[in-house]
Amino acid sequence: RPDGDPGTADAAALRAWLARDVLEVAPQLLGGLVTTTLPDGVVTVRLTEVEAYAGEDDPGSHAFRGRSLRNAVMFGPAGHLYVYRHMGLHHCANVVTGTDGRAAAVLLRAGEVVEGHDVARARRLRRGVVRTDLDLARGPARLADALGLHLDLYGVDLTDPSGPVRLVPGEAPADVRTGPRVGVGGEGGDAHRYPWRFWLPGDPHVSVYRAAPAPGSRARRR
DNA sequence: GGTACGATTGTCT
DNA sequence: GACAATCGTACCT
Repeated sequence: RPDGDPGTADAAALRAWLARDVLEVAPQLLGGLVTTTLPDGVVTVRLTEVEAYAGEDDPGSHAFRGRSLRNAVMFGPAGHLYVYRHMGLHHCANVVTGTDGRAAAVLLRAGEVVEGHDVARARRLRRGVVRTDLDLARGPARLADALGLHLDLYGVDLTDPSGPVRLVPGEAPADVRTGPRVGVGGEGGDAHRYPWRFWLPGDPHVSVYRAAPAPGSRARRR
């Protein structure tokens, strides 16, 4: 929460808070809340794991090869939602950070559902099997699914108090752990040059680490 | 117009 | 631990 603000931070303050360096913002988002208000219900997730993507200089970022239709929102002002489709089936959600013109964003990797368990469970059931509430938002595609984030919500303003998706930062987390980003290999195994995954140590609502598959490891089909 | 591949997940061994 | 599902995007000719 910006400077110990009691929780009624206005949109402008939140936007300014998010407009800082992505490596500063990302760990401070841990413990924060994301709430979606959609036709089928309201769900709130408390963030336990995120990753920073620094834009055009960052080989792991979707913005590395410049602006495109898909990543355009990342180049805009902070506080907007970047959603993309992955592997044909899944969605992943990011919070745009940094100054206008710089394509930085924070990938929301995992969280704990703290409101709207039934709604989140129903959404997950449409996709596959829900085992426990621990798993509802553990993993970026699961989190996006539980919150109902999809391409229709591309670019929405997370700082708008009356919008469908709202972000409310929490207290500065007491302890944050850092490590390489999941699934990001980088040229020549450079993944560890960018230890930009942040999570709350000991929290069960954190996804399991999976290294990026080695290049060419995927079986060829014909 | 063609193709390789992914900021993932679930299932099977 | 390994692999298929599944399709948009990026990059090539």
